[in-house]
Parts: sequence; structure tokens; C-alpha cells
Amino acid sequence: MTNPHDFRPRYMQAADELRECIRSGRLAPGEPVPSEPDLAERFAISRTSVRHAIQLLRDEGLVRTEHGRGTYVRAPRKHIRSPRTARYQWEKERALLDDAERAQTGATEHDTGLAIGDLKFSADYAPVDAPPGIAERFGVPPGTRLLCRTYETSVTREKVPLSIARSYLIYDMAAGNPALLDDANEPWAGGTMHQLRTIGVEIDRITDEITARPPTPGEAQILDIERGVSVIVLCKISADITGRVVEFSEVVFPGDRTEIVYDIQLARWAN
Amino acid sequence: MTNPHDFRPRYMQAADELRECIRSGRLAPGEPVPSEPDLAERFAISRTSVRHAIQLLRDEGLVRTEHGRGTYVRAPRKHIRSPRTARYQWEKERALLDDAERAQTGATEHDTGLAIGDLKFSADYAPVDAPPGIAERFGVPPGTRLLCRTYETSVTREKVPLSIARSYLIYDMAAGNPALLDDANEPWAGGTMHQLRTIGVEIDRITDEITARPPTPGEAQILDIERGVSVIVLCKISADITGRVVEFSEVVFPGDRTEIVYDIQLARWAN
DNA sequence: GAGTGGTCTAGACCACTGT
DNA sequence: CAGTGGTCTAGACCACTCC
Repeated sequence: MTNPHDFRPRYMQAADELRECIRSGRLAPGEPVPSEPDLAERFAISRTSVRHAIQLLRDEGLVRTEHGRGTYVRAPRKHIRSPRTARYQWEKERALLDDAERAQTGATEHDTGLAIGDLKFSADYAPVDAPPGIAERFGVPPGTRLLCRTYETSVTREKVPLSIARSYLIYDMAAGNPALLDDANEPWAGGTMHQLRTIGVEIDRITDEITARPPTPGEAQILDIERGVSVIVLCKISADITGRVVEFSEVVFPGDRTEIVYDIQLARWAN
Repeated sequence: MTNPHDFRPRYMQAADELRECIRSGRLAPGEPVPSEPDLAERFAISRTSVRHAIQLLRDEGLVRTEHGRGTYVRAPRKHIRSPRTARYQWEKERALLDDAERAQTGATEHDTGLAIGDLKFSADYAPVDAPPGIAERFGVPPGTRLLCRTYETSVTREKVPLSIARSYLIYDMAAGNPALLDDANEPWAGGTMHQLRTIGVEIDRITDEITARPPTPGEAQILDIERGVSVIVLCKISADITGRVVEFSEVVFPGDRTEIVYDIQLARWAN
């Protein structure tokens, strides 16, 4: 079945042929790929080589393998939009509302259009000594006491979180309102923008830095990510109206189902 | 060497131990990992299992393997910052300058701080019929004639491109200035914003959508991406002052060395 | 129990990199 | 040349899923 005049490795030739079947639709999303022994016979190669070929397709995100069941052609995953520009401004205005109004809906509901009961949420606070990289962002000496808050947000119906977030505040600043030091107060209606407002801080400017990298084994497990899929890391640096950095947060999204959105309004040309 | 009371697969135990060596610094970036036969003996497993373990580490981005030389601990890759907000506004203002001023520096030089001679650039124009996904962005019927422009930008000293971009314009609109239809006019001093200005279009609002996915084999080759590393895909939708979408472009960045940056200025609270 | 994928071995040969 | 990783085999046994 493989071409004797082709000197590429046989597992690659097999992968190429399977890839072509998928691209052309002869193997449609959701359909099973033939079993490993079948493919071994069909391509006249060993099962080891078949597995190598399938591994390539897995790394390309084209197939998903389930132990004891088979290998299936993957459908592209549904993206969850995470609009940042709109969310930040909305969150800031919401911080001015009274308690009852703020309680009605959270930022993630605003992003995703889900109702407030559809979302599950867990938070954990702990004081930490600033590692050098993070101290630098705040412009404080390494070792300065920070409040580290970790969050997992998930859709109630699904086991898998939408994101894992770690947010840092200067501990002594947050201590201006002792309620901000206790994770029992989460979920806090109104989010970080409102929390900071209780200590007289107004966020004026946010810088987002976006990168991608392979997940750590822990992240792969929590986010239910398969081999070859990266996470998107969003570092958000918030400065107050005096230009001082007041919050640094790092949000980890599953790369195969997240779409991060920014709207940029440009200044008009003078006429 | 592997623990008989641990019932996890042996290749995972081996991977765990190597991962711990790297995290702890006992194997520092740049240092070689022991050879496969060495590791097989040390862990008392077959070379196949050793290779399986190393593959895991490769997928996590921790090591890099070079045929005939060995496997080395990877240093984190240097990130190239790609600030979007600042770039877009800068590019828009630059479109108003005269030819000589515009020729002095391009957008990528603005982003990276490199001089104009440091960058290499290739462009290719071709008319295409709009596929459904892209037609939808423009709000035109599928099959409408578009001008598809592909670009590769690289640093002259390095073989590997910084990004691959594909930009689409409505063909009939671009034809308003025939110079816009010919890739021989690239690099066009002033970029797309100036090109559009020659046909009376002012871009007013840009929406960026960012996702990550595994590279296609072609992208992996062009961008010199290793297994397990994803690409970051930035879809840029530009609308003119009437709200009509006038350009759609898709930029593919290597995920392991790109950092995309947005600055968001929030409205002040009324006092 | 039959069929699927997951782990593992021992050994062979090839391709590439150094000296 | 010796040493590295890359390809490949044939076969064994295990773990999981479904009937």
C-alpha cells in the first residue's frame, strides 16, 4: 500500500494518507479511524509504525484516541470568546453600582452570555513572597509580601474549567480592607475592580500580554487538554490613575477552545 | 532504578525523574540529557521506553533533540513582543506622511526596534474566490472575488520567519488603484493603511481575535516549530469609518517566541 | 469474550554528527 | 570511526469498553 519509490519513513507516508482522508472528508469528524491492526495490515507495516503515524495526527489535533474504544476524527472545538476590551470597561463601570445591582451578574457571564447559575467558581487566597519576575512587574523588591489569589472558573454542566487564573496584589495595600484578605468572601460581587475601589484604587490602564506554551502536566489534567494542544497565557497588568501597578494576573486558557478578542478604536484623521 | 511499588508506566516514571532533574537545575538549560542507551541502562528499561519518556519532555517543551548529536535541555525562548494597539494607531498616523517620511521605517521595525535593513520581507498577491468563512467576515456572498496577499517577515540574520500573514481585500475595491493589485509594488512604504488611503478608505476600528492551535506540517516547517509547540493565530478585522469591513487578515506566529500586547485605556470614573 | 488501544521488550539497521 | 538519535519489526501482555 505504501509506495516503494517513496523514501520517506513509512509511518509518515501512512500519516500523510490518513491526513488526506480526513482533509478530503472521506473520514468525517466523529468517524472512527480503522483499528491499529487493520491499518498495519493495510499499509503493510508494523503496529508500532501505525501508532507512530497516529501520534503525528494526534499532535496535529486531527484525531482523538480513546483507550479501549478507538481513534476518532476530531471535530474542531467550539471556541469560547473572551472579549477583553469590552469586559474591562464594563467591569469598571459596574464597580460603581450598589450591591444588589452588582450581584446580578459576573464578568464571565457578561463575556459568555451564560446565566449566573451556569457557572461554578472556586477561589483560594494565600500570602506569598514576591518572586523576582513578579516583583519586577510591580516595581517592588523581590520578597515583598503579596496576596496570591487563584481562581478556577467552570461551566456547571461541564467538569472542565474555562480557565485557571492567578492574581497578585500588594499585601499591605489589600490589607487596607481586611475583607479583601479572606477567600471566604468570594465570589465577590463586582470583582477585583470593586474590591480595589473599597481601598480607594481606580484602575486606569490595563496591559495584556498574550503568549502560548505547552501545558504543564498539571494544567493538562485540570483543563483536560490533549497532547499537542497548547495553553494561551494572558498576563494582565493593571495600573491605577497614578500609573502605579496595582494588580498582576496570569490567566491560563485551553488553547483549543478559547478566542481572546480586542476591539481597538483608532483616532480619526483630521479633515 | 524505578520504584517497584509505583505502578505508573515506567516511561512516565523515567519522564518524571528527568523532569525533576530539569526543574531542580541539576540538568541546566543547554546541557545534554544522557544518551538513550545510558538512560535505558540507568532506569533498567528498553530504549523504546526511554524514547517514549523523552517524547513526553519534548511535548512539554523541556528538551530539544538533535539527530546524531543528542538531547539537550531547552532554554526558554526569547519572546518577540508584538504590540498591537500602539502599532495600529502609529500605522494610521503614518499613512498621512509623505513618501520620503514613510519610507524610513516599517511597522515591524516599529514593533521590534530593529533597523529597516534587519528585516527581510516577501509578498505574493493572488485573486481568490471568497470561501464561506471569510465571505461572512466581509458580509459578502461566498465566491466574491478577493485579493489574497501573503507575507512572510523575517529577521535577515535568521532563516526563520517571525510570522506568516494572509490578508484579504475586496478585489473590486482594491482595483480602484491598480497599483494595489501588483505585488511588485511591495514592500509598500506605509503598509495597508496607506494603500487603503489611496482609494479613499480610512480604517476606524480594528477587532483582533486570538486563538492557538497545533501547526500544520507546512507551518511547522516554515516557522521551524518543534513538536508540541502551537502557533498563535491573530485574526484582524478592520472596519472603515462607515463600519464596513475592508480588510481581513490572519497572522500566524510561532507560539514559543511571540508575545502579543494590548494596551487598554479605561474611561475615568466621574468624581 | 472479542476487540480496542497502552505498555514493553530485544534486537536490527539506518542517518547524522563528531573526530 | 564511534556515538548519537531515527526507523522498524514481531511478538507479548495488560487495561479498557462493549456486548
